[in-house]
Amino acid sequence: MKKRKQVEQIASVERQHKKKSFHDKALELVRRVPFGKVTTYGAIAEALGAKLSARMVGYALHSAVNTDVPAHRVVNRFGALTGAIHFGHPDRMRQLLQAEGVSFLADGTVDMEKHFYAFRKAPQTAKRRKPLT
DNA sequence: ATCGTGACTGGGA
DNA sequence: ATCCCAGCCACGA
Repeated sequence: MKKRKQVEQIASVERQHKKKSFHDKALELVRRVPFGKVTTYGAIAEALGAKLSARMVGYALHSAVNTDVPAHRVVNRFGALTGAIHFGHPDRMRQLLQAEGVSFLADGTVDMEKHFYAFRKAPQTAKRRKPLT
């Protein structure tokens, strides 16, 4: 559906006009994730006040490899290393985490119970979905 | 300039 | 339970 795309584009332009780069802010937050801890795309997006932009966070990190940003500490909400494919070798990301003492579960995901790092931003429990029906 | 899509996520059907 | 959709931002074609 094109309408959806158009709406997104318009929103994007407006955001850029009034705010600073979401991209840069996201990377800044990632830098705050402590050694041995991991966070999620959604957590970062939420901390930035745009919890629906989780996807964008990953995109931002894409251009952050080979920088001081610890991109390997960002996993998806389940603790899966979805960004591993961007680390050259499929196991690279996991190795980086293990080198920091991060433990994994049997299914290969990060043990979020132990290592999840939450940002100070208060969690918003308000619903964001449209009412519908 | 427009259009599609992505390292996501939660809610609806 | 599974599958689909909508919403955010940035960037390449």
